[in-house]
Parts: sequence; structure tokens; C-alpha cells
Amino acid sequence: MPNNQFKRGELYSVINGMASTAVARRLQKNFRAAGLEITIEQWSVLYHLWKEDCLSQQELCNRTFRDKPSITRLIDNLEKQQLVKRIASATDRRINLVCLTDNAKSLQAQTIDLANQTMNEALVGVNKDEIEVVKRVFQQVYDNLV
Amino acid sequence: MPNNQFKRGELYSVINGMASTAVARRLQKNFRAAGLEITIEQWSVLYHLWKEDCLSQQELCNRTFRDKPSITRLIDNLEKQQLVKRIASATDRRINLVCLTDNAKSLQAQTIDLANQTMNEALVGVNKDEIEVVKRVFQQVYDNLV
DNA sequence: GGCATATAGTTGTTTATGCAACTAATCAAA
DNA sequence: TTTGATTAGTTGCATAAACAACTATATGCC
Repeated sequence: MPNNQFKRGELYSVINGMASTAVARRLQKNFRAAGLEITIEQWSVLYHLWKEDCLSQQELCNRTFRDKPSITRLIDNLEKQQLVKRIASATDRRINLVCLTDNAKSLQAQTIDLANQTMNEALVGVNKDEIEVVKRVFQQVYDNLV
Repeated sequence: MPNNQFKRGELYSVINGMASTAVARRLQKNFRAAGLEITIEQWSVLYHLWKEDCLSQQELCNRTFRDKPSITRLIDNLEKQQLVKRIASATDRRINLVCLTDNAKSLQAQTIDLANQTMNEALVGVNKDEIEVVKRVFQQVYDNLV
């Protein structure tokens, strides 16, 4: 089915180059406009810590879909900005627990508002059913490949 | 509508961190497995040149959704690998036309096969209608933000 | 206990991105 | 025709990603 294949090839360009980076860029811009000096990558780490604090770096890898070196360096930068602290696990000395500082806790409400606002800007003209389809397709694609 | 907003916030994580990078990673892996020493970013530039050769850098920015510095450096690297050449425009001396070398032309069929194969792996269990919804949503999101 | 293996995290290297500041060429308006 | 604004492209700097090689700790098997 060459016709179908061509359409799938087109979809690749769409997925890779367009909407996802446009959303990320807009969110970054909204952070900056609000005077927040964090990157969206740093925010994506904080986002998971707000849901559950003091995760290991490995657990952050799993939840943010990043590899270990990426998380190491994101945590390095977050530590420099005094938003998280590495705390050695008491039971397994290989593990660093990454814990939020008070500094980071105070950012939670504001940044989540900005993220919701960004998604509202992004999703004008998109209905709930379509969102559900996109979520299902992405989960399926992820499961197919990982 | 706080409930709706929360769902949109979740979608952001999905869009930004998951399926798109998983597809990109798989395509990169498939290139490498086939002995091709190009990155997916370089491929995305070549992809548009195969459709229409000798585009200006600005036109490549538009078509690949990248900014000018990104294209400058991608072209730098593609030129090092002798896959493209910068040719000064005869009519406007500000413009570089980016043209494929024979070297690059010979890659076209193979890499497009690999891209189609990658999308087939990625889209197992996803039907045509869902693909159309995803494409429409992404176009809408992009139009909303850019 | 001791060795092989697995797991958690770090470091080095290359490539890519975002933003701001810059040069050079073109265009347009007085 | 000269001056001011726009457009095309480059460079510097900080952050991030992919991959491979590495250290340190823990686990499991004999």
C-alpha cells in the first residue's frame, strides 16, 4: 500500500518538526514573559516532582522519557538554581533522591497556570474527542517503539 | 472548566516528551543500522531538497520549522559531509541557494524507505482516520501558535 | 566469602536548539 | 540618490540530547 506509506511519511515530518516544538516554544516564551528563568526541560522535571517529591534520578528518567545523562545534567542545572537537592538514599547508596527546595515549591501554581494557559492557546478549535484520539495515538506509537 | 484544563496539561507532557522523540530516535537508529551517517535533523533538510532542490536557507527555515541559526549550522554540517553546496544566488547576493550533491541524491530512495518502514513500525494499531485526526490537530495547534 | 552481573549515576564528545547581536545586501521613500 | 528599514545569513553563548565509556554500589550464585 504505497499510498498509505506516503501519508505515513508525511506524518513523520508533522510529528517531528512542527506542533510539538511550537507548543514548547510558546510555553518557554510564556515562562520568560512571566519572569521565570526556567527551561521547559527543567519544568518537565519539576512537574513530576510536584506530583511526587524525592524521586530517584532513574525514576525521573522513566517519567520524563529522558536518558540518564540528560537527567544528570538537568539536575545539575536545577541544583545550581537551588530548585532541587540531591539527597543520598539511606537504604541504597547508589541512589540519589531528587527533592524540591521551598524555592521550587513556590513555583508550582504559577507554572501550572502558565502551562494550562499555553495549552488553551494551542488547542483553540480542537475538541475533546480529537484530544482523546491524539492521546491514544501517541500512547500507541510510544508502546510500539519503546 | 478546571477538569478540561487538567487534561490539556497532561496532553502537553504527552506531546512534548514521548511519541515524537520515540519516533525520531527509532528513525535515527534505523539510519545507523543501515550504515547511514546522517542525523534525522540533517535528513529533514535533505527531505525537502529532494522534493525541490536549490532552496534558499530562509525557505528551508520555513519548510523545516527551524530558525535561521539552526539552518545555518545544519547546512554547515551537511556541507562538511559533502551532501549539499551553498551557491550564491545570481539575482540577490544576500541569498544562498542550498543544492544537493550527487552524493546526497543517491541517498534519497534508501532513506525514504527507512522513514516509511519506521512509520509502519510506529503506527501499528493506528488506523487511517486516527492519523487524519492527528494531522488535523497538529496543523491546528501550529496555526494557533505561529 | 568472593566473583559475576546488574543497576544508579557521571563524564566526554558531537550535534542541535533558542536567543541576541551582528554583517551585508536590498528596497523604499523623501 | 541618500537615508532608513527590511531581509538573508552568520556568530557567540547557554542549554539540552544521543551515545559510549566509565565508577560505585548492590545482588545473586557458587
